[in-house]
Amino acid sequence: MKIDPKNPADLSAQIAHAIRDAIVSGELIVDERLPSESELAQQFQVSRPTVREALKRLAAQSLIRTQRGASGGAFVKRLSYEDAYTQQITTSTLLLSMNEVSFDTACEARYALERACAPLSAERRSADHLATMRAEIFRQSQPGLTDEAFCASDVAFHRALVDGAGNPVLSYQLAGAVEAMQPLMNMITFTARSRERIVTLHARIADAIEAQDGEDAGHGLSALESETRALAQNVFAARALVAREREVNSEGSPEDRT
Amino acid sequence: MKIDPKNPADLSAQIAHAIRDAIVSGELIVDERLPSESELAQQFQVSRPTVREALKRLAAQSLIRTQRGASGGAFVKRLSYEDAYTQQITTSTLLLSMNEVSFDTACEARYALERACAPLSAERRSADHLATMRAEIFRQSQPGLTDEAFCASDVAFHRALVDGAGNPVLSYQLAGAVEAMQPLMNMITFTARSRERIVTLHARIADAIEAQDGEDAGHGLSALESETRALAQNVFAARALVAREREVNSEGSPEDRT
DNA sequence: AGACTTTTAAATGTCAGACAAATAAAAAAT
DNA sequence: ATTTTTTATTTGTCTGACATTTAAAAGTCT
Repeated sequence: MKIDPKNPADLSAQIAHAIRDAIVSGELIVDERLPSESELAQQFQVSRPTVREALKRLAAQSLIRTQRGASGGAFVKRLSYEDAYTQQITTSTLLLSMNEVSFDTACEARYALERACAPLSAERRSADHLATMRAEIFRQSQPGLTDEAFCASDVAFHRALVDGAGNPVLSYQLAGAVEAMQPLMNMITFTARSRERIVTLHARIADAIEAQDGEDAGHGLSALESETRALAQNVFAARALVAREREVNSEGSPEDRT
Repeated sequence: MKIDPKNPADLSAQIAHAIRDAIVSGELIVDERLPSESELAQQFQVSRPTVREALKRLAAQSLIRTQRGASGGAFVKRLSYEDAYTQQITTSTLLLSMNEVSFDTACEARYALERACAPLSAERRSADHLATMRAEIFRQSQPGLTDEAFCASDVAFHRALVDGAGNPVLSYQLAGAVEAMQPLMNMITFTARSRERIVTLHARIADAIEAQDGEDAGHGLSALESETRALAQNVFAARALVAREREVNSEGSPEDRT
């Protein structure tokens, strides 16, 4: 892990890369202590601030944790499921918000993945997961709920469904897909009528999970996907219409800027 | 984005968090230039190295890119699919390697997700995807292939299957699940007989995809999952036996140490 | 005037040395 | 033997400086 060509640009990136490789290759194991910053600086023949920048890069990826004081230092960190969740969610959220991913594409991916969980969840769900799903359905049927709260409850419902599969790797993978959709979902205004339909489908899915009927749960998810996509299409179509009208109106009175 | 309590520890982390929030909330948009390091230092009332460490954290997450020279600086980066892939893969790989995730759990998650892609892939796969799958099957049937090369080809086959769904979000999500399994798969020694069975199943899956029969492709994947898990079980059982024998043998001659 | 070259300024990348703060181990005192 | 004090180590931060890159401004020549 002593690779360091004499290209004097991106030194900190190179050092971070070298250490990262040592970690992923197993050369450095969990909870092992890295050399101190001064030692690393000597080893790589760079200054301490440069080493520090490299370490910060690794800390940002939850690859190491640092501890102050005597016998402190940088330690290889065990990547917890929680850290992995949050990383996955931010990456997915940014990917969707920055790359003009269509609502349909994201929606399709999300429901395809969820359908993959349905049979497992139907088989293994605990009473706790079922209770959570029922509670969220109840919350969603309350009148006076804001659109945001409705979406948050929707996410909670689907997370319970996914967690019911009892496979942490699956939960981790799905966390990104489900949560990253929330900003997109928040753009939708839910009418009372559409909420009712969604709640009905949620109840159907919960029933299927309770009855351990994975196939029916899958069908419920498919129906929910269609419902969601149709709903989004209407909302976006209406919004595009409004935008076009505004454009036409502003044609004769160009007074607005940025 | 000017939150900065007077807790003088983790300043760089706090600043990184503040800027990150500004990005994910849309306050800073893609390709927008951040203030220069000196300006940020003034704004947050810290020194430039502290700001730099914060920026390195963000760069490690592919949230910003930096450019030297006049009119250079830090810019909000559009998170590309490629960057997202690599992040996803490293996170998944570390999660699996550091958390004693059982082979079965990882395998189950992977095939559940792949089955989710099968119907979409059957519907939309291009000739290119089919050709890749066939080519990898051919490579896998070549004698004299190392176990590592066999695994790599296996990954390529499954990636083609996933990419066939034509949904980049799905491909991104699956990349981690498929590639992160590779180190685990590399622990397996494939006998000629087991390779033959795997190739046969691959061919069956490719046939189903070509015939646009998503259901049959799903069944093929399920069969492949069973095959893989049985194979792994045998390998691990044999390995455990060897380890136990070695332990017994070393009981009378304790001469080995790390 | 227009095209090319040179200069300049702004920004990041790196370095050096220093001090503050936290923390655990060693030393000292009770 | 236990508690307290000291000490050494290590990270976190600051100040100031120089090197390097790069685009724009200034200057020069045709």
